[in-house]
Amino acid sequence: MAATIKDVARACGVHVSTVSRTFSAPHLVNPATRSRVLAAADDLGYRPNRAARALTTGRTYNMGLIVADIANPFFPPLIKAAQAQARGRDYHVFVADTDEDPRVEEELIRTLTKQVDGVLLCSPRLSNRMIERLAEDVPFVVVNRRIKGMPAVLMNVAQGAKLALDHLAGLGHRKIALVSGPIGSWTSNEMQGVAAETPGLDLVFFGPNQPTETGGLAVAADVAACGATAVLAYNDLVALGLIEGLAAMEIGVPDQISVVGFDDILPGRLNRPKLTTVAMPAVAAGRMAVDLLLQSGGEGATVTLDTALIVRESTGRAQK
Amino acid sequence: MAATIKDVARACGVHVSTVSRTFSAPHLVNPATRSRVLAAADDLGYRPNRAARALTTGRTYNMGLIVADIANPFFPPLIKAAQAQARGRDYHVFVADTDEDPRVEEELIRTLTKQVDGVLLCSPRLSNRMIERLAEDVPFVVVNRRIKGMPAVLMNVAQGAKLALDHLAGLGHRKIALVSGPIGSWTSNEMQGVAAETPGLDLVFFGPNQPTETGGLAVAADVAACGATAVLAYNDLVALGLIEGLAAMEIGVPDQISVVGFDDILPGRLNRPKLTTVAMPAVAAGRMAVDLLLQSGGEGATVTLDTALIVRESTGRAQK
DNA sequence: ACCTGGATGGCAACCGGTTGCAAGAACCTT
DNA sequence: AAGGTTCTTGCAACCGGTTGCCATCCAGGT
Repeated sequence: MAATIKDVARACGVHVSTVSRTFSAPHLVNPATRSRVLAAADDLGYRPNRAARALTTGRTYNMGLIVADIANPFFPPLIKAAQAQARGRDYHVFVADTDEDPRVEEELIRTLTKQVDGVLLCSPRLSNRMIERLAEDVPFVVVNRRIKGMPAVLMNVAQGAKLALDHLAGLGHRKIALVSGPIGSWTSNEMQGVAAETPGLDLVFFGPNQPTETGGLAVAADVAACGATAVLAYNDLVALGLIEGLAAMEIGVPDQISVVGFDDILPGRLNRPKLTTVAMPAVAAGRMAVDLLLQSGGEGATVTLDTALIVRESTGRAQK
Repeated sequence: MAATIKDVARACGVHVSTVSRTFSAPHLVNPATRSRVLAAADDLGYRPNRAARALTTGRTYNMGLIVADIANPFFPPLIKAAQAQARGRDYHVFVADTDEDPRVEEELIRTLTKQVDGVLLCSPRLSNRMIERLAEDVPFVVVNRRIKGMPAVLMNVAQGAKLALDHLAGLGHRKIALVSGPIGSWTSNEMQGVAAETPGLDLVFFGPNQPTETGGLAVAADVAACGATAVLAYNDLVALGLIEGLAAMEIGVPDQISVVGFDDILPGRLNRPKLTTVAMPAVAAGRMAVDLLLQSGGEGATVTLDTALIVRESTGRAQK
């Protein structure tokens, strides 16, 4: 059994409250007593029980981080950045993955509720209404979704999509396929919105799709058949799957079809052809989300981070 | 403020203990009373506070999962498998990343200690002694490391390395470079052990290295210079970095040098050339680790899972 | 010598639940 | 109808800490 505050108190003949103060309000205890307590604590290997402490103070010094799919290489850098930032603030981050399932997401939030001081909700799949309801029980910072009155870290997807479309248009592409993501994705809606209001483009929408390589693979045939000369994909995984699928049909990228992804993940950089993509500031987003949570405690500041187009090898001039 | 057990008790004129039993021992309370309590609880949006419950019962229904680097694509499938398995057992998994830093790893374990019922330690970087000491405070299951008397899930790295070396030998390779991983990696030691006792091979060791693309990139020049015709890399990321580095020096894979990785991660499958690699049963390992933790509660069963060689395009005949 | 006030540390209530014990009620037995 | 079971529920202690309040002690001021 691990030593408790009582064991320490007994060991150095002092009341538990004194031991408690030694750790949580050192200035209230006599230096001599304090060092006796510290020595005894060290001797017994005592460590304050954070859960018990949280019960009275209401602060756990933990935060949750919920992502749709940890296997998507987009998330790990964001997660690491958040953990590093939190560590610097004396906080710890618990990560959980929802498997893209809104029910799991809700359950996870409920579980987390009293064990953390707040939750970073990344690319949620729940409805805005549900998120607002859950926000009554635990402070949120939402990443990649705009919800009124709720602190959020947004990446400027619209701007990125615009850059990508302009790039494609500049290469002579007119008919462009838009391969969107899953239902409930704010990012997907943003992309579609921008595309729809860009003049002079002939758009074909495909969706909803799984936001993974598999999703891209599955939609490849349809995209090839629709006659578009370029594709804007929901994310890099979808783009990679798509390229894989097109290759299987002997359709060359970028010779016959140009492909642009989103996120700038590692496999996209290693791929042949190297993927042209819109880079998302995942690291900055992870850091900001932590800061926002600790500062605001739930009040509604919104931060929007810029994105950038990275032109590599998967886009080229439209063929006649 | 979230509703507590007292609010519910007051709302339906019953003692708190009855409310408590309604949730944790329903058979002990009269069906009529129970439904009244449930109705009131539902009405108030009451949810038991898991942290408070854990204080008395000693069970949190949480487990920790600590990995060295969440950005390594090897881990996410393992993590997802563990989370899914845990969910089926009514448990939740909190994931944390140590950034390959033993100090962070230790700190993380200490933080987790009283908030979880056990910890899955994946590819730890701490010393065996330290892990044994920490195990006094919280049950562990170790993945990818053998520690006497401690439950473990091992992947048969030795067997995989043997398969890979035989494969290379069969292709006529004699001088083989072994690019190992970080200090403290059991996997790395296993590989080296097998290689050293395989007769008829001329081995060159390189290490320690960062277990990432960067690590592979950094060692590429030395590997090229040593005259080996084949490389066995610590993992796929290292292998990919290595191939990238060799390509930059105009050294073709597999024409001039063959490369075998470990793990079978997604980017390896998408790479050109597609990576020959030893597949690790990450999903099975995640599941097993959870089961082991819940069954054993710390007793020392060890499970070893087989690995398999997947020959793709990054290995070929040795050139004269 | 007396008063004042700050420093120190004990006391006990409290955080949100759980659980052993016992009392009262309802139901059987014979 | 007396005695014994089985249910159902309240009581209160407890899990490991925190914290407001109060008593004591000691030093300084006058």
